[in-house]
Amino acid sequence: MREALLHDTLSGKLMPLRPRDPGRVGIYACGPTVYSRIHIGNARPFVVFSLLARFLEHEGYEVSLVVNITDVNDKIYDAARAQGRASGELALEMTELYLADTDALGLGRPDHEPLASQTIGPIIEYIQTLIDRGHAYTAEGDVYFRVRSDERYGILSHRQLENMDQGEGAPDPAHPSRKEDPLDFALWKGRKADEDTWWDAPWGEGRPGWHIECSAMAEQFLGVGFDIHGGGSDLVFPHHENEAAQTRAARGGELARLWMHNGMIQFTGEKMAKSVGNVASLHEVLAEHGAEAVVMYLISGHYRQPLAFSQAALEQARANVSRIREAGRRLSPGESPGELDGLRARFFDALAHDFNTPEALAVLNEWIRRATSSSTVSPGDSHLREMLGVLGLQTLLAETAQAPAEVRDLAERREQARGARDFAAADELRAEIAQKGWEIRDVAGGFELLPR
RNA sequence: GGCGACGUGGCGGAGUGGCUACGCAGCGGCCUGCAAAGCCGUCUACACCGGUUCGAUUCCGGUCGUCGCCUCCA
Repeated sequence: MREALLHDTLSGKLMPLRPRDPGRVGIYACGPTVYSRIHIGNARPFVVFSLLARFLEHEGYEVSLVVNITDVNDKIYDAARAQGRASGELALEMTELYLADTDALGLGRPDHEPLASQTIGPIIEYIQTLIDRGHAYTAEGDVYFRVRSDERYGILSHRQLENMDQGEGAPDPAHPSRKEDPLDFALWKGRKADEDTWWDAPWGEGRPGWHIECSAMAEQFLGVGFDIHGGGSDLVFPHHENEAAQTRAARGGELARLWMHNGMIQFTGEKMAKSVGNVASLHEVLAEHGAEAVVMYLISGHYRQPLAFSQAALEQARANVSRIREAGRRLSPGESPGELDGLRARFFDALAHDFNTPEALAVLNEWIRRATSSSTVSPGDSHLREMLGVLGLQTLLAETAQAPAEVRDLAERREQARGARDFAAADELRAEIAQKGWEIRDVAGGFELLPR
């Protein structure tokens, strides 16, 4: 079991992963708000934290990964209203599509995927505790968190209250704020006339604010002071800062021991996202390039760095994936040669060093080169299978499908033509085979048929 | 204005105080009827200006540029 070194946003340093309970790691990663189908950017944290969990499991930890689904939110009300639908119905549909879209990545599911709408009871208790302790107050049906009551507020995002642009825009005399302080944020929002999803609470009908749900859901599954809290870097402030503040105020302890944040996917070039609805949706990218290429694309850069989205980047990922698939065809099932043990170790060392997937991939490439050069025998594939498994790319080693009889028949006829040195006929048959979606390759003593 | 991150070869993208990252593309070669796939070789960079150092792409300072957050966006 390697000791993983992970970058922690709170301290700004690489920190050794020292689990609260030795041998067990709890991870909570913020999932999407389901008001539309998710885009490729939403897929990054899903992939990063799913694979991090796989890696830690590989190292022998017992991992519990929790990824929430925010299904109560202003954007959901807005989107539903625009479509003339009930917000609950839209949220349900988008939740199902989110599950389907991420299923298609082929990485399995997190251990728990709580819904905000199914956590209302614990959220209300949480808010009540904050009120009782003097950290929150009611105001005309809303409940706000008293930011200045948390003396550590700002430590995660490295901000000082004095320096904060209060973010409220110009005060509107017609709608005076109900907050005591512009810094305060909503724990509960009183029901508005055009909102069709709400719950009863001691302070009136309404629904939870954004941040409180995560504190409540994380605590339900992982308790206070769990190991890793993750999400996109755009969530550091205010979302995670607020979660941390709530938990300190209500529980007297830190929510998480270590905070990890992934960089943003940048939409540049021709796919420039002018408005929010115009970005590359995950299901479209998956349909065009396949799950392996999408996963490869997402791990081709370090998780903390920004990653540019482009057609060229996805195509390169496809090329990388097909190189690995080709290499797999030249291996045999079984133990890999012992002289490659060092490379196998370096692969996992790279992942243990702040989950450096690009470096791990470099080592994997070196493994392939060493395994498939020189030697005339076909080396065992156990190392590659193990490495790809942790990256969620084990399907690259799957058996290639058997070509249908009619294609095999064409291939046999081509063999005969070649034997008779009738190359014009052979080339025609190759074109015919290609038309049927298969590629024929001449190999020692025969041919090989591969799906194109 | 505040906080934070980043500028690496044609492209993508790691990393390090001195030793080939890696992949894609290109080029040369091997193999092949021709291909495809593969293998071998090759192109070898660290924005700019100072400083520290025997030595800096790597540390420090500055300049220029890019990006994220500071409005419930992963």
